[in-house]
Amino acid sequence: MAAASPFSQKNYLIAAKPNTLDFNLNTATPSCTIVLQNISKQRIAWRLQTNSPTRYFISPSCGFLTVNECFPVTISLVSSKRFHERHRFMLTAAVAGEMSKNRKEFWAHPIDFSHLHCVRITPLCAETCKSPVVSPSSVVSPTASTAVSPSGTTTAVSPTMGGAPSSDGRATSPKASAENTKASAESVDQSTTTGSTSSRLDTSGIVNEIRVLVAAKEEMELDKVAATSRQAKIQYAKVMEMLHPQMNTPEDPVIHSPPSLRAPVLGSPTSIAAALHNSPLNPGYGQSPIGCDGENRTSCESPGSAGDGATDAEGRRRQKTCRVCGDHATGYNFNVITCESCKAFFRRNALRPKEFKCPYSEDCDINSVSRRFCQKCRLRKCFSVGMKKEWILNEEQLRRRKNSRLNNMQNQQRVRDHHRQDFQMPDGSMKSLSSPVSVLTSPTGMTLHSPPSRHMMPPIVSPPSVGPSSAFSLLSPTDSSNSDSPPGQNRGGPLGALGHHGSEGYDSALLLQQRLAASRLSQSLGSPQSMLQAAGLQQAAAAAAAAAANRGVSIDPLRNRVMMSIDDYHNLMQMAATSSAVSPLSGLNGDQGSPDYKPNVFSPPMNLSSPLNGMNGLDLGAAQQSVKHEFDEKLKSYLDGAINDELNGSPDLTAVFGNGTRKEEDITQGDRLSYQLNTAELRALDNVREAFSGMDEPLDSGRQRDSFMKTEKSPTDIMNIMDITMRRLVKMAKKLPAFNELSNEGKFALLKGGMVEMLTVRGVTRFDSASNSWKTPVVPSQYTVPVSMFDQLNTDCKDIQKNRFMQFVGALNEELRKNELAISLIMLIVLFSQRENVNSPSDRMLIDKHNRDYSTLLFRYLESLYGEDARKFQEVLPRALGLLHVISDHSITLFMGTVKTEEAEPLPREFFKTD
DNA sequence: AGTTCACTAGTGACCGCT
DNA sequence: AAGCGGTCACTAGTGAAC
Ligand SMILES: [Zn+2]
Ligand SMILES: [Zn+2]
Repeated sequence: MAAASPFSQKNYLIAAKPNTLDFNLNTATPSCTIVLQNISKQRIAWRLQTNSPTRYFISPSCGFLTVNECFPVTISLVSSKRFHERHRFMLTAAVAGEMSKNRKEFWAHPIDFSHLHCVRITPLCAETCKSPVVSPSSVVSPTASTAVSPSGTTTAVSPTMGGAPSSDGRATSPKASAENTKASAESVDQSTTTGSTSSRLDTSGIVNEIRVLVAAKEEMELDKVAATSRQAKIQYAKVMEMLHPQMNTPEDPVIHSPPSLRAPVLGSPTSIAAALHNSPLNPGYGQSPIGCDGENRTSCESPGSAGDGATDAEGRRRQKTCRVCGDHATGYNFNVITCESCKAFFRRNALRPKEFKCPYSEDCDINSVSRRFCQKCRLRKCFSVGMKKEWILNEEQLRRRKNSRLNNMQNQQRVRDHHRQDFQMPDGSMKSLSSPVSVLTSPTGMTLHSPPSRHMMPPIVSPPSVGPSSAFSLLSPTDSSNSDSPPGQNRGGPLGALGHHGSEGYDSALLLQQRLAASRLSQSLGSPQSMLQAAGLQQAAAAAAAAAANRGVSIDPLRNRVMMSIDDYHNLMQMAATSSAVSPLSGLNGDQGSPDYKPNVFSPPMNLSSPLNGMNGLDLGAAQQSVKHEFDEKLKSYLDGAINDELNGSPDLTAVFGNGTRKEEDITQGDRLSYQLNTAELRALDNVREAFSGMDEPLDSGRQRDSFMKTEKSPTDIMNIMDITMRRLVKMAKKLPAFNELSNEGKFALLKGGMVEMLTVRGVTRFDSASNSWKTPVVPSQYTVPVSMFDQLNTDCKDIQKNRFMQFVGALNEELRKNELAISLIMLIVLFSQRENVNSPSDRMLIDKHNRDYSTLLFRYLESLYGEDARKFQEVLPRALGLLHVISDHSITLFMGTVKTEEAEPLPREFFKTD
């Protein structure tokens, strides 16, 4: 009891023994008794409250105690099933004058906060918490929570319904206090009490923790809190929770609030914030969580368990604490060692567009308890310790993952089904056909063991689905045909029906589309599947088609490629048999594209699914030639891929749109039967997204922003507004590895030639047809540019240009217009278009190549979104791009004579003549 | 004014998948 | 094994109806 202690002894008022409620959950209505003692030198009033007033009877719930007086209080759980580890009890005491007689009244009136004393009492589960050893962050072991948590209902039990036989007729909720005022009649048990504060500090078994709370008025009226004031409920819960970390072990020392906590305005958020921020919530002993701020690592270890000799991984993992909140960590999540909750929190919130607001003072301390109180500071902490939002899977990756899982499930189910059928068939020969492996059996007699090249070996010897041996095990009696029903079954509670499974339907539809496409393809190309169908083995064919559709679901890009190559090979063989054969080696070394290649025309090179119907812009007479061309292309890229794999061991997917090697191969050799994007495609899309990431950044200042903010925008303002986008487009281009492959002259020519077209495309995405105006995220939404701005422009061409623009808007499907990524890809297709001033042959070659790459990527991306319908979008593109050319070609004079040259940014003046 | 109900949002433990 | 997202039980907040 050092004199230096900032805490006055007068604050210690009451003690409870024991400090835990050890409910025996084996009984129907568990009950506990604790003894309260006045350990102050004055008469005190006390009350005992819980955060779950509907589940406990507390008898009595409040009263007075004279100096040193002890008094037993019975706490009954209405039902053992109602126990929850998060139930909390708080014993509050305050100095009461000798005249205070009515305990209800006492707590109803304002109280001298500086004399308020709170003791937290923790419920334990008798079954699981015999030992005082507790987990770092919870007083109740996880098993206890599962053992006692009620299933399927959140309905609170009314005290009047509970019946509580053990409550001896006086049981009440804290609010409805009984009229028993005999507290002062109890005798004092000297043997269990200690009179001094210092001994209290030592006698950890008596007082779990003590804190002087500077609380809101609502907090003072905790009786009402439990049942009435919502706001106070929050405060109450927070106060309760704040105390939580101190309860880690029964040996917790007495902890009090620093004096600074007493000053703030009562009830203001800052008082809570101060408590959160400065309170000694982390006692710094045992395994109690402590933030590891200041350390330049992404993980930290608890001091207590560092040297316990546990050498296994489990032991090591146990040592981890969350870098964000100090709770027990499970491992690395998004680049940082965090707990599960921070992981989930980050995943849910890191990408949210809107910022949280800190209800306190923007400097909340984040620990395992306070982390819930302020999302903003928690998220900031997440970022500050190095969590990476980029590591959260994006849309495509998620879709892919989901599809993959569904496919796998369906695949396995199919395998089970077919094997079940095989068993019923007397004809054993069916077995091999019904196995997914049979897909790989070439109709040309090629067997599994004689693939066209070594390149094919791995996937063939390890097919994606289970082989016969493992498939048999699926027929065990425990195997249920319902075993792959969706995991989101109905739940017992009313909340259970409120699911969020809305997207699953889409996935199923996609799956169906994939299968349809696969079977269509098989028919049109005479694949093994179609032959099977022709043979009347529909089921086997269906399985084969499905398996084909499922290929590429693996995240493994190597397998992706290889699996498709097999089919390609089959298809190629088929094509070769019907059209005049081309030497398989003819395309080996040529990467320049076939002679038929037409730059700047959007035509996905791998238009496989319907080769005769899908040739946009080509007349039927060209179809035959086209098939041949396709054959060349496919064979070439297949062989290139195979050779590359042989040389490199595994595909270097980081090169996709990255260092300029192996782009098209990676993309086009992906899963052409499946609409799912492969890794290379996903990566390429990420690169695109990344390149465009700066386009929408808000504008802080500058002439451009001023122009945007004007209500009446002159042509000069319009030009200045365009300057923003132009500059950002240049930046965007410079982020593209593909762009950087070009010579400086090439770069310049592309930007010069494509700028207006890109601007126009961009303009379309920002164009709101309803209001006939442009809106942009770079400035607040109320600042728009009306389409009528055309009216101020050069009368010679403004109308025709306006019409062209509107035509262009109409030419693009609305769905497409709203798809940021698709628009970005279109802009890249536009950027990588041949321009007059590109003279270098290597530049021209690269431009063609990237144009094809991005065209393919766009198509694949649309396919992944819309399946077969992607064609619909694709079909509108040539016309749209044509319009774009025209718009660009006639735009040079659009601003002529309407702009004050000296006020206009120089960059737009490169593209629009002003005088 | 207080209570109940339906609904929504957020949290965190746990799980399966890759 | 690690690390990801999905799931679900649960808590808490809101607003309408009574
Ligand atoms: Zn955490
Ligand atoms: Zn905060």
